[in-house]
Amino acid sequence: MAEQVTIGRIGEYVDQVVSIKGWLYNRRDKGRLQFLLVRDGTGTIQAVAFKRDLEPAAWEAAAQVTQESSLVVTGIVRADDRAPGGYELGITDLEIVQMAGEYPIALKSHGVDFLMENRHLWLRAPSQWAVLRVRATVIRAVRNWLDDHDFMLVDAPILTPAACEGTTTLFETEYFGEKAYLSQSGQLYNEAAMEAFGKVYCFGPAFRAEKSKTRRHLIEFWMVEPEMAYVDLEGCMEVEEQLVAHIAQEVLAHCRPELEILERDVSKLEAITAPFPRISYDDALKILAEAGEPLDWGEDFGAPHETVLGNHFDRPVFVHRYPAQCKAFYMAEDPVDPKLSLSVDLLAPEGYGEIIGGGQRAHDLALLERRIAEHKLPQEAFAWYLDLRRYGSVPHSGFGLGIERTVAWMCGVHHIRETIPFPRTMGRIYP
RNA sequence: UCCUCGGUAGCUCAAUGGUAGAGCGGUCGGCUGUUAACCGAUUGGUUGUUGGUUCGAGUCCAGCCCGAGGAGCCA
Repeated sequence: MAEQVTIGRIGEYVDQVVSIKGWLYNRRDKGRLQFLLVRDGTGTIQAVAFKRDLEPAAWEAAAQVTQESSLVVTGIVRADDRAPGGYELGITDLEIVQMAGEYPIALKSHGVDFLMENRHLWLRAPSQWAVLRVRATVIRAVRNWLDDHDFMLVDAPILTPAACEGTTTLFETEYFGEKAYLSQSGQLYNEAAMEAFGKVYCFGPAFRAEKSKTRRHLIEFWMVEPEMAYVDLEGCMEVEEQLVAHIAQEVLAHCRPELEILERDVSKLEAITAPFPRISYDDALKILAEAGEPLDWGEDFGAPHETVLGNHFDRPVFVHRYPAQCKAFYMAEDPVDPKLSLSVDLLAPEGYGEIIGGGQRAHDLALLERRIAEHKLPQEAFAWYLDLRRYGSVPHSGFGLGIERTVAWMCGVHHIRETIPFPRTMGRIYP
């Protein structure tokens, strides 16, 4: 075996004999000439076998190997315009590691149900490879940006004693004889961490047992939630736009091959630069009325409204100061108009809707107690949370950014179930 | 939970109430530059399920199961 290399770096090995350990993506049989498309996780390369150039055993392996068999292929790297990707491997030897049986996923279109039933194999498809590589890049960009801007990672618990927000349906489990719930947000714990460490974030899964059946909902999804002491609504928006712009730049910088596979219009990503437009809820109602999607004051946006607002601008748009009645109990009150909350959502263009929800939190003890009562939440469950307002309460803000929605937007994929390796959707927990 | 649509070969889909088919995949054969290669042959079925109407049901009716699209909720 020659030096083992990865396809992602194959351009560094032109005219050298190398080995690639991978899997057979596809084979085109031309008789005494075989084209093998080999992938190794970092990319795909065409390997070419001529019968007269090979030992009989190696030729036989090249002629027999089945789709998705694992193999080690050795040959000379050539630059060739006829090859997809510009490089090909002139095979000198081929060893089959495991001969795959008839592979379920043919190289043609399939239905969603079938692909989801075979998600463990579908991950190998070029489109899914590309989306999940973008996901990894998005997550890396988020963590690097926050780490580089003095945010401290403080993870929140998954098992919780009560609802964080009291709105969505929770997954119930049992905790040594007591009821417990899977976390729907790290938000409240973040606020405790914020008073200990200043600027913090948690990054983890969230669970919502809503029977949602739309392209922008998952039962289990990942969320990054920064929380910042002594930061007001305006400061919160500044952090959000810097973070989102950085994500787009990192995807553009590191995921060109992936975006090409996904046929993503990169000009849409290049447009994602700060500052983002800021409109109030009241401004948004005017835009909606003009666009023929009128909404009564006090109503929250539905999917069509978010789409109209997102498409009204060429970059993400902040909508701030929603009526207090359509936001969570912990949002701060607008001192100018107490009917409004100091909340802000970030809506993405192209119909991807709400990417971020957040805003300034209520830091006044009396207001928070009143809100908990208004929302008919159990006061005792929030005793520790109210303590945060008794001992050194400060104005503070935070937000939650949905990883899957962001990845779907970056990739231009229609449904967020493709942006997580093993999606949990309503009625599906296999594989 | 509500509305709409669907379930036929491993997959994607056809089939006036009257003999269940095609393409892809698989298998065999052919081809020295293929790009989801192509050409020929071949393999492949309890039509989601239960009951009903009918001389006869993949097709019509009812219930149930499963899935998809959307709504509400939100990241």
